[in-house]
Amino acid sequence: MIEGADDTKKARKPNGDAAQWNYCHWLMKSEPESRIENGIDVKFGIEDLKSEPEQIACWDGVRNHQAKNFMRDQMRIGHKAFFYHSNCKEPGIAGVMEIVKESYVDHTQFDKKDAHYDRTAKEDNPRWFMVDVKYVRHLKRFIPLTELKHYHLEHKSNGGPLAKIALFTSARLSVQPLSSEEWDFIVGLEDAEGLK
DNA sequence: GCCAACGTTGGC
DNA sequence: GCCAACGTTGGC
Repeated sequence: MIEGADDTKKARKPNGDAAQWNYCHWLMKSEPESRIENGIDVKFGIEDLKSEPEQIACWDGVRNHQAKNFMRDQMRIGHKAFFYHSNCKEPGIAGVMEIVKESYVDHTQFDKKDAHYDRTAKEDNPRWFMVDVKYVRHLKRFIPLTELKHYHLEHKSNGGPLAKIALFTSARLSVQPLSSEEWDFIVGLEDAEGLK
C-alpha cells in the first residue's frame, strides 16, 4: 500500500469546513526552563531534543484537542516545524525540526507517574496522540516573541504575512499551523538584523 | 508572582 | 444547550 493511502480518515477536517487548509508547516511550543508539574520537571528545550538519541523525540503531553487534532489529522512525515520556547525568560523561536513519525498513541496519558497523566483516558479508547520530531537546526539567530509581535502588529495594520499568525490569534494553542507565507517570512528573519 | 484570555466542566 | 465557575496557559 502506498504511504498515507488511507488518508480518508486521517485527513478529515473538523466540522467539514470546506475552507480549511491542509497545512505543512507548524509551530510547536515547549518549555526550556525547569518547572514542576505533578511532581515532575516538564523542561524540554531545543537543546534537550538535540541531545536525544538520533536527535529524535516523541512530542508527548499535548492535552488540548485542537492541538492533538492537528498532530493526528494533518501532520505528515517531512513536514517542518518551528521549535518555540514558551513560559521562559526569553520566549521565541529557537530552531527547526522535522516530523519523522506520524501520529500514534501518547502512552503518557496512562502513566500515573507522568506530568500529563489523564485518569479519564482508557487504554482501549485513547484520547491523546503524538508525533515524533527530529532536530534539524537552530535558526541562525533566536527570533524573540517581541520581534514576531512587532511584525504581527505592523502587518495587521498595513498588510503582510504575519497579520493573522496563530501565535497571536490563537495564542494559547501549543501546536499551531503556519501558512507557507508565514513560514517563509519568519525563516527570512534569521538573515535580518533583530529589532533594537 | 500576577493576571488576562480562553478552554473546560458541570449544574440546571 | 446555556453559562457561571473554575482551571490553565503563558506573557509580562
